[in-house]
Amino acid sequence: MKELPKVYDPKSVEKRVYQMWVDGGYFHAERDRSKKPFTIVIPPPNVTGQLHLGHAFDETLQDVLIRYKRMMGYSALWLPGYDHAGIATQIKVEEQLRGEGLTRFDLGREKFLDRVWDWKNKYGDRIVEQLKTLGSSCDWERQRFTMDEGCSKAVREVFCSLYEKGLIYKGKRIINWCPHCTTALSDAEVEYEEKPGKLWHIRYPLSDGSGYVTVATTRPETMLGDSGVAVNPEDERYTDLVGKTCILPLVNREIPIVADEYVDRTFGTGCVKMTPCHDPNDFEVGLRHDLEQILVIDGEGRIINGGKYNGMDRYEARKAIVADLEEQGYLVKIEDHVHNVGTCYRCHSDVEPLASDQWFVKMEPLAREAIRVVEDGTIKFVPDRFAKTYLNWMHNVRDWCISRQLWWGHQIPAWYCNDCGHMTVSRTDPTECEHCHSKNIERDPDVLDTWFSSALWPFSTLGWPDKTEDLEYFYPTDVLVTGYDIIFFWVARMIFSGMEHTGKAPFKTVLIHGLIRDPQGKKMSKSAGNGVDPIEMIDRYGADALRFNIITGNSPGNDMRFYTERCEAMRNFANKIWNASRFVMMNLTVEDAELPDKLELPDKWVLSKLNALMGEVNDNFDRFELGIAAQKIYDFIWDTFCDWYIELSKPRLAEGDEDVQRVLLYVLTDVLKLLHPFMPFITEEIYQALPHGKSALIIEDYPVYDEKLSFPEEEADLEKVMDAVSAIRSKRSAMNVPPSRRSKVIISTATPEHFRAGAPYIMRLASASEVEVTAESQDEEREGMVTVVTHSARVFLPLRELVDLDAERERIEKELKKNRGFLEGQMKKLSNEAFISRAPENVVRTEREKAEKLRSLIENLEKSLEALK
RNA sequence: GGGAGUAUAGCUCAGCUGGUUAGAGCGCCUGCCUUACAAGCAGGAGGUCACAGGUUCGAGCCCUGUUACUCCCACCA
Repeated sequence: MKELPKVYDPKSVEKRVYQMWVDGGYFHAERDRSKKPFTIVIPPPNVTGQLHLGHAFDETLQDVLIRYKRMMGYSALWLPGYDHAGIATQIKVEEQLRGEGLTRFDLGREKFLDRVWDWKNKYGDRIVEQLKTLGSSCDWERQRFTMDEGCSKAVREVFCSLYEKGLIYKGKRIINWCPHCTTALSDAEVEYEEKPGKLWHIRYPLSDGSGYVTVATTRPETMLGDSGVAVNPEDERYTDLVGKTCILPLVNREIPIVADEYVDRTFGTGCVKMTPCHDPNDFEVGLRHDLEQILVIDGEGRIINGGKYNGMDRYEARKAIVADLEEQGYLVKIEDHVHNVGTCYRCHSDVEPLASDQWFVKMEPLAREAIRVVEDGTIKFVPDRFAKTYLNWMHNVRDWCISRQLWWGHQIPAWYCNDCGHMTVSRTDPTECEHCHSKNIERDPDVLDTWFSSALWPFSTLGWPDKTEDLEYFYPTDVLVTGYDIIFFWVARMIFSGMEHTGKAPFKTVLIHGLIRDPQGKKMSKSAGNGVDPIEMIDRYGADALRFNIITGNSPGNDMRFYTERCEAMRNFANKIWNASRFVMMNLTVEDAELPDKLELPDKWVLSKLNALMGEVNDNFDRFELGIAAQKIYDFIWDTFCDWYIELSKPRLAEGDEDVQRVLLYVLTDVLKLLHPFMPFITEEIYQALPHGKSALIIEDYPVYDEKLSFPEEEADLEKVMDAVSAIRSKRSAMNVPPSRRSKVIISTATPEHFRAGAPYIMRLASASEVEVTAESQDEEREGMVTVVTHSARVFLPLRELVDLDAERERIEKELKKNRGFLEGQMKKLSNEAFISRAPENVVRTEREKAEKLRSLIENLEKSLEALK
């Protein structure tokens, strides 16, 4: 048995314990046919990333689940890995290059990619190391990367397969373009922000000189690309104009006026300028009316095809154009107008909608199955409200733009023939055009959206497209844990990908959690500087404290604010367990934790409480109520075990009772098991110091409910004694009697046997010098005594000289009044026919018992009052 | 425009399928170094569960409406 230090020091424990687990191979999940599999794949953190509290939240939930299932006898696999994070990583490396005065174009594609791989090899492990400090019990032998060989093979297979099925196509569409990242984005990657703007009203003169139309726009610079003006066909104001043409100011282009349903007559002037290349709606209208497509903003947000404005930044051009319009008399008025501006989710630059040739996944056929499996419950969202969010998105999903104008990522496996123009899409790199056999072919330079590979993560990491044993055993996975902010990015795409390529839903349950916010409720971000570094928290309070802080005090799916003070409270809890364990160990002379044959009242009480806890905790786990489970364990340890049972054990320990040692050790061991998934380090460390058990707590069996250890009667019996203790303490405290002043306690009760058995505990816990128990029948007037009353006893303390009699009477009268009120309510309820006949039997019974208790309490109070008169 | 969430003690939040006198942490007050723990122990103050109706024997919880805040989606130039 080891001597434990007085204060728990996580720093001296965590690294060592983690290494012990790794050395023991406990994180590794075998394909064991005698066990059921339980699989979680980690949401792969960005390779550029650093651990933040969001990760800590996500990983802690997963680790708790995995550790629980492992202890429940499953072959529990938590598969780790990270994501190549196309845009984020490329930007990082480009920034580094900029420091050297270089751009990626200076290096060229090959050399640039070498640099990124170097960077990845150098920094890629950082986040993995940080995950380990949290205690994450990932199977590191199975660690994967979205751009490793296997994942890349899966990506290639999926691309080709979807292409062959006609579910991937290339086409010219209006897409979201980030001029800073210089790439196309998917709809999901655009975040809308409300920004104050203007509505400029501009006159476009009619070609026949008969007047003009006035259009309203929030983006005057796009007029350079206008190729028409549209009005609503029902709008009488403009019926005459339809079919005419007008002259585009500054540009002097003649453009048609067309009628289209799309135009809202009530907004602005009812005339809309049409810029097919820079607005999705205009693009559609343009197609319907065969309007010219003129691209006027390039990939870096600069004007092209715009005459004198060429080369200007789009916002610079806006100023210049407005000034010119005003000078030339075309500007009618300017109104303030708040509108939603799309921004890039990576760099928050304003997104530019522009017409461009890109690759798309055709979503409608894929969405069908993805909708079905959630609607029919094959996949369950927890909390289930997120199923609605998901379904709503899936029902309205648009085709997914998957090509990115980046270099870092999975390059699109399409080759263009420079001779015949044919496109070859292939699983293996072709050397010639499949159509004309020309060797003069060139690969599409674009790469795929990072989320394209993440979408395959649950099966690509298990070996798909090969039929591996891992895939067969561990797939489909069980639970997917992630924040609600990436349901669209990731969860949705994994679901339709899993259905399409494996024919199976990739997971059974999606456990959604909220975001961690700062104490003011704001989102944590680097730019706001309000981020809390989880590593620093672990450093100061220990990983267990951080984990417990995160897992308790919030309900599933809701955001939570992060308070450092709560870490402190949880650190204190860890210390509490530590010291309780020290106490048990320093009193230990036996070496086994077998329960003795003969159990005393407090033993049955604590075992019964513990047993109930086990039942509840397992139920909570089944329902993913991890926070509730953790809170219950906390309460049991602090309140039931430490504040009561340990205190109750002291008189017996002093007498050298070995049975109580066994019960202490037994309860402590189970408590460590119960707590282990939540606080793995400290529980393992203590467990290792205990004089029994298996090699490691991490592979112990999780405790479950056992009918044989339920003692409801004994629970109630001991609680009578506890009530007396509390009542005496309260009274003494109210009279300012210091603990050092012990006093005789006389208990008058209908059930003297309970109190005789409880006498040693009352002695110790209620500062009694001596305890005398009398049967109620012998109850008599007791001069010079202070009376305390519980449901089951009247307690006399010879301390009357310390009490103010009038105040005492008043207090008892108040108490009486309150309890009579309660009893009255109770009787009303019980005399209600409807309640008796409709409420379930057990409810009626507990209500009756309650009334009985109140009645006896009132009776006792009345006697006390009488005695004071 | 559509959808969702939140509103409970001074602060932050629990309260699982409706069934005690609504809980915790922090903070506050009083008293204690009681031989595990002062990162502790004991005692205490503090809540018309946002508001208004309704269902029910019974509502913090279910239904309807109102108010306030938050988020997501769509997007009228």
